[in-house]
Amino acid sequence: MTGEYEHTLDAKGRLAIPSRLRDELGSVFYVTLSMDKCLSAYSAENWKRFSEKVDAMPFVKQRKMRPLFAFAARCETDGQGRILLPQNLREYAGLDKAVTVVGCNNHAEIWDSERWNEQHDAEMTPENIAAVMEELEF
Amino acid sequence: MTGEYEHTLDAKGRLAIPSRLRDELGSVFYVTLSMDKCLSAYSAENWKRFSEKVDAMPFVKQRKMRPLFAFAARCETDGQGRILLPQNLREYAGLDKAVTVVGCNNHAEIWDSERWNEQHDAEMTPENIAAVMEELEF
DNA sequence: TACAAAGTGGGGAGAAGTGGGGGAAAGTGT
DNA sequence: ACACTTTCCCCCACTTCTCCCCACTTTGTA
Repeated sequence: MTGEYEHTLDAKGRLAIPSRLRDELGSVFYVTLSMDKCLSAYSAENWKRFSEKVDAMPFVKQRKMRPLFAFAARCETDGQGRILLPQNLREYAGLDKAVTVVGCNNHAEIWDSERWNEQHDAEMTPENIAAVMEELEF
Repeated sequence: MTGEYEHTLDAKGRLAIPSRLRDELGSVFYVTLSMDKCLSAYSAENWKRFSEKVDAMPFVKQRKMRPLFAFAARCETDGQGRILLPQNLREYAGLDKAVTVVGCNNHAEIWDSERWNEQHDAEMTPENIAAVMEELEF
């Protein structure tokens, strides 16, 4: 999944999923909280992979993962390709109206646009890009 | 991929892919940002290799790769062999009208022509070529 | 010179994004 | 158990943008 898409959250808390990401996310997917005060959306397949990974962890470690599951929402797109984001997730990520959806390879992130722009400016410095390329050895 | 091709970005943000590079890039490929304020285009095959590599990384490391994916666009050529470059990518690379596409072995780079000419002048010095050959041990 | 391929430009159909109404379902309190 | 409120989901309408198609110019080639 790739790209950066600015969308709006309507008065009912609905968010349109960018059409470019719909195929990869599927019609049913999972949204949970992530670091950086944003939300992450995983396709059903990747969510399964993730939960199985957690399942294989020792018990004490599993407990630490609890918030990820407690806050996760199973989202289904409506006829217009939108999902309804639960209020607790909206609050966590500080979403009100302007929202940016970001494709991040194996998942999508959902950001308050203002917060994303700050993050974006911090990450997009030439030095950082160079460091990333270096790390990749690509 | 080799060569240097000067093309124009039309009013709709479309860019014709040089015919010499089309075969190697394929009809669907990926464009993302690179250092030096230019864009890089990778064939679908190379992009897949790349994303699988990132997918296998530990979670925290994956996060660092985010900008590459956030700014990447899946491009499909139209009937005329053109792609539509998203606005955020155009902005990043400062593309307006005159654009130079450069073949770089395993990928192609997309530059604002003016910026490319400066880069070009800097890279084409005999000293620099000598330094490159040195590094190659060829 | 004729012809084919490559590059450039623009119009229009259809998809994507946004907003709102109404009815069903669930939750709440009396 | 019932009425009432709230939430959610399906449907329809409107605007904007993307993509497909056609046409023209230029370049290269036989």
